[in-house]
Amino acid sequence: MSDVRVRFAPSPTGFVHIGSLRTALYNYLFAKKNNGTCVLRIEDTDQARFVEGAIENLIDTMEWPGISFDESIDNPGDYGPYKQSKRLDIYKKYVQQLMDEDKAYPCFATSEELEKMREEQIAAGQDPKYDGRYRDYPKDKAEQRMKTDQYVVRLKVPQTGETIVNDIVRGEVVFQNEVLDDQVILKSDGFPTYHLANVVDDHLMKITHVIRGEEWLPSTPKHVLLYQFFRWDLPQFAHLPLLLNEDRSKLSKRQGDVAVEDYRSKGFLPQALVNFVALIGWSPGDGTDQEIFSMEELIEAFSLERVNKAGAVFDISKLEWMNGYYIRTLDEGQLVEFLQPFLEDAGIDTSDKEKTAKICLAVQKRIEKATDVKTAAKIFINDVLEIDEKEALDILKEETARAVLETFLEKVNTLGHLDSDAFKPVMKEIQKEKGIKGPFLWKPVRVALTGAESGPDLPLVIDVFGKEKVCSFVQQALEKYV
RNA sequence: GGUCCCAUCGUCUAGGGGUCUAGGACACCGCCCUUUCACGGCGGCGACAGGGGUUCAAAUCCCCUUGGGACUACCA
Repeated sequence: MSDVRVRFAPSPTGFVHIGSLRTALYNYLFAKKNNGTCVLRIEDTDQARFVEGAIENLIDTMEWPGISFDESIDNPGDYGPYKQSKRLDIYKKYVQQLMDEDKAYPCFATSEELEKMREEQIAAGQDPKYDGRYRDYPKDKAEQRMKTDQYVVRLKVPQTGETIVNDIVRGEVVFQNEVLDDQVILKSDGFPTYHLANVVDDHLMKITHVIRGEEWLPSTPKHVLLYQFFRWDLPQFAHLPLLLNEDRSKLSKRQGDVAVEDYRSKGFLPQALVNFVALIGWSPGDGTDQEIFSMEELIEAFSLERVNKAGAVFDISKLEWMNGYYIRTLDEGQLVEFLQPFLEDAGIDTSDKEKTAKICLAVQKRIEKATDVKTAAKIFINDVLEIDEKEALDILKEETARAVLETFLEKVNTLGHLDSDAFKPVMKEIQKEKGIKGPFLWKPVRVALTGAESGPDLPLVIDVFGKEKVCSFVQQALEKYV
């Protein structure tokens, strides 16, 4: 084991954002690549946002694509607890230290008071900012009020000088201290804010690399200040580019699915999602054009230096292509296992294992996600032939269509059993006898059986249908549409 | 508004001074394979935001402009 330690530190607010998945993945890949340790820490310092069952869901959702943690609530290491709400005493101790050293101070302003202050600043054309009203409040007075009044603790940010953030992805980023707020580090309910908790925990948990979303970059100087106040070594920072909506705003719920759970329930394969998400904001370089990566290959190829700076649009159509690609690589057993629940959801009886497998094979090359079976497999549950598409109807209107279908019906009726092996010779015979071939021969049969001009490979369809249904449908086509 | 980040085909990206008439993938279009439908194969369309520098030479380095984004809570 090298001493690389990284952490994925989500707040359990209900569902796992696809951007969180990528952050977790990059942390995981970086840890594995460097023989390091990947820690899962739950950032639940906001009581107002507590969601029942969120932590369990989070762990389950991360396991699904194969992201595992070396240390977590379930699997504690030497640096627990791994849940911030269980570390309150730790934070208090460090807040006290900061106050003792005059690097933090209590602030008795109420939320209403601050809100009013902000409004006045805006009205006066100023930039809203905490005005430091309790920054130099007399210590003895403050200590008295702390016994009775509600207060928060604020960081005493230096009013001059600059704070430099060194970032693996972005290089050196300089912030003037004067623009930094006196950040609240301890809330009036006794819980720390993210800023304090993540610094204390990262230090105590010996985190060497902080890999997180770019939205944290603006608050990083406050974190750096905290490290300096505590006289702790800084971790390395790597701020990842954001995942974007189509309109290039931060990927949000409003514009489509953002939860990993959504993609799971829509029938995306975990390996496809991992592969796709890895390639948003990172590429292997080295002149390779490789786009398909297993988790092992990603680990091998990954490096933070090759993470992109610019935000990236989450392009679902490419994800769908990639998922379709992975579906096509599944063997029969894997395919059936994957598709079966979705077939059931679509109202298809899967009790006949053999038939279910045939349906799966028939649709395999035609779907990009498992929920596509709903339309792709529709033809297998219809008992009555219905044709809506004009293109399909036109095919049955071809001069030769009637002859094809009538002959087909005659020949099939003489057969004891119809399957794909018996089907092909029948078509061959019709071709020879009637001199009709190609699309003119096959398409009328396709339309008669499936009601559409495109669908699964016909022999595969016939394997699923069997003689009786085939004859019934051709009969119906002749009666209703030819 | 302020602070910070970013900028190559519609999208994801390769490119880190000359090998770029800018490569790949998705999407789209066409052709081929296929006695059907797909899959697949081949090809086409399509970008260095603009302007200044630096340099013999810039997509690549610097500056400005423009554009986009994030942050600006007792949320993370």
